[in-house]
Amino acid sequence: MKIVFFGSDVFSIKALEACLHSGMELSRVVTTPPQKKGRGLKLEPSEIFDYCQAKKLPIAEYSTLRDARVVQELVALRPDIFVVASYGKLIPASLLEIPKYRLNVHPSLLPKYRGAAPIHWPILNGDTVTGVSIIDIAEKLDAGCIYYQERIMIGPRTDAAQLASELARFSYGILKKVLTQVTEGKLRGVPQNEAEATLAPQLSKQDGALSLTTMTAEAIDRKVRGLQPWPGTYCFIKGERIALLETDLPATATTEKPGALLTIEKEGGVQVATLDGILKILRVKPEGKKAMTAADFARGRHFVIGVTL
RNA sequence: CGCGGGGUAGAGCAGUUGGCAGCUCGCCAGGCCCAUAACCUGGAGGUCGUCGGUUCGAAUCCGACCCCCGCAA
Repeated sequence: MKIVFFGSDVFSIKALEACLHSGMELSRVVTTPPQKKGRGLKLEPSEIFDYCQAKKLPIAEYSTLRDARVVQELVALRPDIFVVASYGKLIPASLLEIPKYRLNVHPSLLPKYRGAAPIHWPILNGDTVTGVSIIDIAEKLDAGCIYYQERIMIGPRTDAAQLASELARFSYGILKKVLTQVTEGKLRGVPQNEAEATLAPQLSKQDGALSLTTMTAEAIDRKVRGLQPWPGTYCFIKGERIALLETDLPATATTEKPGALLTIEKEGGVQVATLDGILKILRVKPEGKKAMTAADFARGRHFVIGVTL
């Protein structure tokens, strides 16, 4: 069996490893070209590209898949299976007919959270369970039949970055199971229940806006955890744009008015009153500065207990 | 040449008519106290990113360079 793999970020790597360890032949890894990013907008290759270079795997960077030459190349490889994991672009319907199997690794319990940000939204919504689904690729985004699915718990303090790596690790074993089923000819899919489908739309910088005075502590905490490491969160404290990196929810209550600074702890945390309770802020990053503990930030700004932030 | 912020004690920050290098926290020692993360007293700890220039004198003004970070995805 021959696999063509599509992927472009760190999440893809575990799935790629599952393919490598499946005993099948990896005909090609398809990724996206280097993107301009970082300071000075330097070109940086995708994580998958670096990985393949190191492992000397056959890799191709296609800026588009809607190109006759690209299609010809892929057809010429005569792949049996497409494996797609966090590729970043839609695969045109014309390509979907090439292989016998099209496996998409999707980090959510489909039909929940179809779309671009399936890892973040469960945290933002306060879900306690998510999972990994292996589905067929249909023309409609993330709507193909489900071959296999497994659940994973979301810890109350888990942020999206941690969850992403947990799901990546988790997907390794799941994809391997499915590839084994393919080998044994036992792969069977069940259609998704369209009535239960929900969307996990792409996030933007604006989604990271926070307010200590008009949001509940839990809502703030969910955003802080759900938007790591990108797009991140921000609020304005005394006119300064501050990113909240890590927060916690103490079990204590307060009658202070929202925004009031309650305590600066020796361990580095800072407790603040919100709309409905106390939020403990652990780490922050002022604009243009590096990350620091909330207590360091408060001391550096000479905040005293009781001020409204 | 995409835009921007920054480098001063272990940490976070002040510090302009250039003129003895400061604040909060931490650290060390002692004190107070039934006790303490609280409070009091004392103390250690700095090539002010690097190199050069201007000057009687530079953290401060000028030039070059190094490093860190944000935006932008």
